[in-house]
Amino acid sequence: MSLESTRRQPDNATRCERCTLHARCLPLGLELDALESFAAIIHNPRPLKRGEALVRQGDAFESLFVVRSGSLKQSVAQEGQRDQVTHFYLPGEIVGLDGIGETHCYGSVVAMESTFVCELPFHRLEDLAEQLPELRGQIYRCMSRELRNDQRMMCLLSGRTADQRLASFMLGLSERFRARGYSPYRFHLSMSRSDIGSYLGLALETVSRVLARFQQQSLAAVAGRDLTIHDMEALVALAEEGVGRHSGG
Amino acid sequence: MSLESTRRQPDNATRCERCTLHARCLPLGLELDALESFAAIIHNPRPLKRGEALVRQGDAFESLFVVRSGSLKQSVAQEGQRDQVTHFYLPGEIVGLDGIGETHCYGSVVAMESTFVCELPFHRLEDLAEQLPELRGQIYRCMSRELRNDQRMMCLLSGRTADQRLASFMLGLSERFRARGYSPYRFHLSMSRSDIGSYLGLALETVSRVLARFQQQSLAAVAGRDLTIHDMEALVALAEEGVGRHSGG
DNA sequence: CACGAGGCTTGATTCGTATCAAGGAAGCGT
DNA sequence: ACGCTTCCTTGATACGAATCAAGCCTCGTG
Repeated sequence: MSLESTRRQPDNATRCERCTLHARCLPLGLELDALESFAAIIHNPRPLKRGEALVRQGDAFESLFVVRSGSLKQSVAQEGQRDQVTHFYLPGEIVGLDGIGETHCYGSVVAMESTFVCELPFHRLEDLAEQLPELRGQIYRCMSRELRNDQRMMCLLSGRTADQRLASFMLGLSERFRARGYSPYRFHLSMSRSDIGSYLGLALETVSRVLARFQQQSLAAVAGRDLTIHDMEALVALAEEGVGRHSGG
Repeated sequence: MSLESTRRQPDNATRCERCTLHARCLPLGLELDALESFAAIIHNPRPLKRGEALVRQGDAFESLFVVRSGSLKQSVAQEGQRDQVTHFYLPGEIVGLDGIGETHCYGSVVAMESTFVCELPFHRLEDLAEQLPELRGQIYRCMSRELRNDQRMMCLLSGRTADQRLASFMLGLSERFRARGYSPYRFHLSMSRSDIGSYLGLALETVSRVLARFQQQSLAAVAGRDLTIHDMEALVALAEEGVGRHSGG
């Protein structure tokens, strides 16, 4: 019941109509007054430092979060196994959809750089959704989009080579940056090789090797965590190409 | 506009309160009158023969389906690659959640044996959900549960051995059968080795070999598609066990 | 009952990627 | 600037699972 956890300020920070992510965020398509009701339930944007946890595995589930700036990773710790990275979140993306209807959070979510998030207490969101059909639709859409993404990921993890996984990964990021108004050809990877490997089901050494190979083949250039895509078409071809009998080639 | 596609009969077949799946189905927790409104939107249960398609990839998305009896598989066909099985559906489970908010279906869904499904036209379900907060909650819960399942699957596909994947797969089925009142120790696999392999990211030969190994080790017995689990604990241990450096030993 | 087709098993071989190992680069706190 | 730590790269080797191949079983059909 601290002031910290309950305050809500309808200042610039929480005025959605001013937010540059407006077009890609949850309240997409809401009328102006609906948008204001929506903004009113947002807890004050919260800053996170690199490495800081937004939610820890097992925490009580109470809120969804929208990334405002920066980036995060979700990872799950399983019995006797190393953490596995399951999602990377970029600005405008929603953290916590997999916790709805559960009392506790499934995985941990950690900031990979300095990050701001908007907090949406779920019970308030539900109340609001009762009055706003548009908002309900948006929530459904976000969840089913994530279901489809996860399915794509499952296809990627089963039966694609390391090269293809990396190519798909890079193209996926490229597309997400493009959609946010950034260059799809040059961007910064806020995650480590180890995170990428965990996410793609590869050893970090393999990630490193494949990136080096892409560089040799002039598909892309990597300098530390700065990535430049040189041959988008070749990457697409690589990502879609079949392998072996399994692919029906 | 045929009679076939529009008829709805409030007969026994669509009276949810009589359905044995009542306790595990979408309308869980609805009051009796709400349950009747729910039953009223169900299209007449539709029979499917083995191998028959319920939805084809690219079909217009219009409905969710609940499996009433039998079983189905979902698979997605990707450019120049063999179909990949992404889900198996047992009675009480919901087909089509990943199509919500999309105009077209993401994958194909095919019956693996004689199967009945209840059809829920999504726009009618949405209308009804507007009046029934409980139903809204159930839809959210189902979707987020599937999100968590998909994440578990992603963890399985990246970094577990063939033996562990099969063990997890068998345990998962076992649990689902148990929850439906069937024996968790003896059940029939309605899917082929090839389907299992596709689902788990393994070659069908590998599936066959691992099952044979389990039999040698007296973990389980397989006779064609009839499976008997002999040592549940050992399977659980196997499924949870870490492998190599990646697993954090 | 014979036939054919698809599903399943088993063996030999190949190949991709994990693992082990060691050194180098970059970031951080002091 | 220093050393510490974490991250990254690169090489050698091992191993798990895919692939290729052949034969068998099972079931539905004529």
